[in-house]
This record gives sequence, structure tokens and C-alpha cells, in this order.
Amino acid sequence: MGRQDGSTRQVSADSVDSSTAPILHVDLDAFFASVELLERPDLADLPVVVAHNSLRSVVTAANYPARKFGVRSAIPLSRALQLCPSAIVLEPHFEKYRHYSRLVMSIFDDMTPLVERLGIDEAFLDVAGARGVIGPPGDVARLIRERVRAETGLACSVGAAATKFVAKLASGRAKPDGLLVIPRSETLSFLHPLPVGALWGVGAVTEKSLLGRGLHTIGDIAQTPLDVLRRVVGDAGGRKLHALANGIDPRPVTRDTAEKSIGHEVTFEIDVSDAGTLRRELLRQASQVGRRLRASGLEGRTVVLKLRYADFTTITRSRTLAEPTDVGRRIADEVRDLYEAVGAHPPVRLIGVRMEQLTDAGTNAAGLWDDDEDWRGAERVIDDVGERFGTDLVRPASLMKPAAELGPSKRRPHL
DNA sequence: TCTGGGGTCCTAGGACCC
DNA sequence: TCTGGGGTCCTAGGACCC
Repeated sequence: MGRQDGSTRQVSADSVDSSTAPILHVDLDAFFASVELLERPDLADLPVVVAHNSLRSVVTAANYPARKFGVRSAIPLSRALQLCPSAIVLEPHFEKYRHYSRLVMSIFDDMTPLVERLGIDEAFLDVAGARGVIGPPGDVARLIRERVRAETGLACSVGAAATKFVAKLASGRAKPDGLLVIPRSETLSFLHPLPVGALWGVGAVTEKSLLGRGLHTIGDIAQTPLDVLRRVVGDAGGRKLHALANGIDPRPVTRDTAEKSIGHEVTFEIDVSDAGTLRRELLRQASQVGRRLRASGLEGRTVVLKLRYADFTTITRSRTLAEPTDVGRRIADEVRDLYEAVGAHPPVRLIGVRMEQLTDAGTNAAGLWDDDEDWRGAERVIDDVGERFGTDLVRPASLMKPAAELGPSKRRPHL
């Protein structure tokens, strides 16, 4: 069970006025690991990591006992096992995580219509409007934490603030299983002592160049002239950093926006040189991308091939089509052309296919210029058969009927 | 420590148009 | 005629986030 740590209780005591902190950031604690432990409560106090058990895998989640050894998300599994040889490794089950994610998100939807999902285990909520119904933001946050625990058995942490950025920092500081309210008037005193790496958009590379210029804290950034920041991190980045460091973050909580790209990629356990293997993998991924496009009712216009070589250098090659498509076959043809044009290359560590410039399928419903229709019809049959049998089928020739013989396709909502 | 897979956003150069 | 400036699209690469 999570601890109610001292600092959390102090700052978020009922006496703190949360009325100037209407933006909540809710973050499930060690989400994948916590879901796995619902079924293995006997392991809860032992170090547990969730990761594929393969040569090149990385940790996707670590519970708090594992974190005491320095194990973190995104470090190589091999490294994690060096840090903590006794760690128990569990295979991930993404279907289960999506299930719990939906349960939790629907609790958020009960609080306010303004819910912005961030991946599978986080969301921003604007609860200013919940005041009359539920109460001030602090009350909403407490209710969310109670309901998530009661209805799923999971712990979450909540930050409440006047802006998204500060709310997100606050939830991080509230972890695990805590609540931290930062009233508007305390924004700067909360922000300025924190290290530059805590700023949104400052990763390892930017952090290094900021530290190299003697900028260590968010307070340092706040006092640095905008021109100087721009020179370090570029035009847009400089403006953003300067604003955030001064507590300014005008981004509203918006309901979820349309996807901008859909893609798949794999890292091979052993680098691949054989062109045949790579072409087959491209075909597989292109089919998968096509299927996801159709399932979401989307089409894409730009096809992107991604290759990562043994030395980790990464190249992309892209081509924009005259007309968008959701047909795996068409995507496969384009991406194969892109691959052939690369020519001789070093052994490949990772290969991927992505579609960009997505639009709603059906905006081109007249079918003008649409020579993909036969393939599309055939692939829809595959979709439907696959849905019925839960399989990822190879395309039997017998299913290749002309589109005219097929009924209208079902548009399934994504996820 | 040899680095996943899903994404988003930004920059920069060149083409092309007005 | 050896030269401007803005806008948009396309391509490639890279930082960053969960």
C-alpha cells in the first residue's frame, strides 16, 4: 500500500486552497507493473520489472522495490538485471493494460468533459467546471484517487495546479500514491529550485548544453534572456522554455485530437543483412499499418521507411503519394521502392514503416482516381475474417474478390 | 549501460509559386 | 536581369515523451 509521505500531506492538507489549481494531472503509479501485480499480490514487495525476455529488450515498467536498486523504465533489461539480480521479470500484456486504462479513463470522464489522455496511463483534466457539482479541485482529486483504488485496485498520483506543466511536475513529486496541490501563488517558488532537466522538452542533450552554460535550475532559466535561450535550443524551444520557467503555460486542456501518423517498427534480436528477410518484414508491417488505417477510418498520403543500422545510425526515406491510401498492398509497394533505392547498406538492426498526413477515409469517397478499390475490398475481407478468428492471416488467393461483390466495410473505432 | 515501440514536434534546405 | 521576400510543400534528421 502506498505511503502518505510527509511532504505530500503537508502541501495538500485540506487547509490548502485548491481553487486556483483547476488543472489536474493524474498518473498511474508504475502502471504495467501494478497491473501485473494485481494477479500476483505475493510478489508486491519484491522487485518486479515488466519486459520482454529478449536480448535487446528494455524495461517497460518497474515497481518501487525494483526502483530502489536504480532500475528505471527504458534501461536495457540486461542492465536492470545487473543492478538487481533478484528482480522478477514478467512479460507485458498490453491488452490487459488497455482494459485497465479504459476503466480509469472512464472515471475521469465522470468528473469533467475536458479530459486529455497522454498515452495509456496519464491524463490532464480541467476541473474548473466541476466546482458546483463535486467541489474544488482538491476534492475532485481525492475522489479520483479513491475511485481508482476502489474500482481497479491501482494507485495513482495527482498534481493540481494552475497550468498543465506545473500539474505534471506536481504529480511526479506526489508519487507514489500521493496528491500535491500547488496554488497559483506558489507556482514560482515551487518551480524555481527544480533542476533544468525537469522542464518539459529538456532531455539529455538539451540538459547538457544548458548545464554547460551554467544554467542549473529552472530559476536560472527564468532569468536568462530569451535571445540566449534561442541560441541554445532554437527558436520555438527557446520561447517555450522561457515561458515555462516563468510559470507561463497557456496550453488549454483539450479533448483528444486526431492521430497524425500510424506506424510499426521492429528491432531484430540479431542484425539482418538478408534483403529477402527485410522485404518480408516490410510487407508484414505495411499490411499491419493498412489494417490499422482501415480500422480507424483513416488514409495516409506519405509513406516513410525507417532503417537503423548496427551502429545505431538511423535513416528515413519518404515519398508522398498523389492520393492517400489505406491499402496495405499499396503501402508495401511504395516502401519496397524506397528500400530498393537505398542500395547497399550495413546490417539492419531496426526496420519500420509509417504513414503520415492522415485524413479521414471517405473524404475521397467518390472514388475518383481510386485504383486501389479491388485491393481494399480484398483486404477488408481479410480484416473481417481475421476479426472473427482472431488471427493475422496471410492472404489466400480465394479471398481476392472484386470489391463490387463485397458489402460496405464496417468502420470500427480505434483502440 | 549498448540502447523498445508507439508517437509528436521542430529545424533546415530546396523546389516552386507569386 | 544576377536579384527580393513571403508562403507552402516536400524530404531528412533529430530531440523528446510515455
